[in-house]
Amino acid sequence: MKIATYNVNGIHARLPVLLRWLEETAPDVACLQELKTPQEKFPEQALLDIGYQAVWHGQKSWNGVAILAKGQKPEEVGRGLAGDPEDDQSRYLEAMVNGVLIGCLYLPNGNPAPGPKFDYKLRWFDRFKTRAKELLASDAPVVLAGDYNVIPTEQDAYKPERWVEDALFRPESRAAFEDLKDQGWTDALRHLYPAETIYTFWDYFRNAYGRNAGLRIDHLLLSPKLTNSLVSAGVDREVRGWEKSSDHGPVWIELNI
DNA sequence: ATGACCCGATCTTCGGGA
Repeated sequence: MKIATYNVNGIHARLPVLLRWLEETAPDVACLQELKTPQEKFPEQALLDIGYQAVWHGQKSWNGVAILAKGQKPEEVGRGLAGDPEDDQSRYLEAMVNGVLIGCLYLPNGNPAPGPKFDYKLRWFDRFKTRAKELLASDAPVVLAGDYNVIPTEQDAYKPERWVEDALFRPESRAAFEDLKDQGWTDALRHLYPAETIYTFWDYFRNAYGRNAGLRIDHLLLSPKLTNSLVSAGVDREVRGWEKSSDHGPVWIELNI
């Protein structure tokens, strides 16, 4: 079972690239972030035409997450996180596919930091950790996939010294990610490739992709019972070089279940 | 040190992204 995550940075602008990537790599499940489209304008039919059914949580202009499955309808479990009734941003969606619970997340960026946006990021992270702990207590195998907007370690940035004041790399953000993993989650890519340079994002400026000036901020976390099922993982980094690409590349894992 | 590039808004310019 192949599960991927891809921050598309606008699903309408990205549709040709998204469809090509799905057809060429054929993931069984694809978690998408930054749809940037209202609920009613999600391009459901274009995905159906190539064999993908979807559940999604849209929002005008910003955010938005979706879970796609090949040849079947993802069974939605829930949307949004508990703990803040005033939070109306579309950043979290859960669905079951083939007995695996998939959590698709778009964690807040948090810049500028410090400030209210950084506070929101850390509060959101706390609410997410609460949900993650609940999921660990359930029976289902779980994959938490998405754009975490966290650079976990110095190994995960092209020039980490440039990011020390940034919300993606500040100690609070890294500590939150560590706390989450300490619940029992496995960072799939890092687990298979402990010493490799792995990036999932290259910004649009300064020819970052051409220079491989990237960050690793998109992650797939596995619940304990899935760790032994992990057989391979990677980043489809060539997609970042396609015409009209997102600034993120797709990240995927293959589970033997 | 700065600004560089994209997105979706409905504005020919802006906020947000990371």
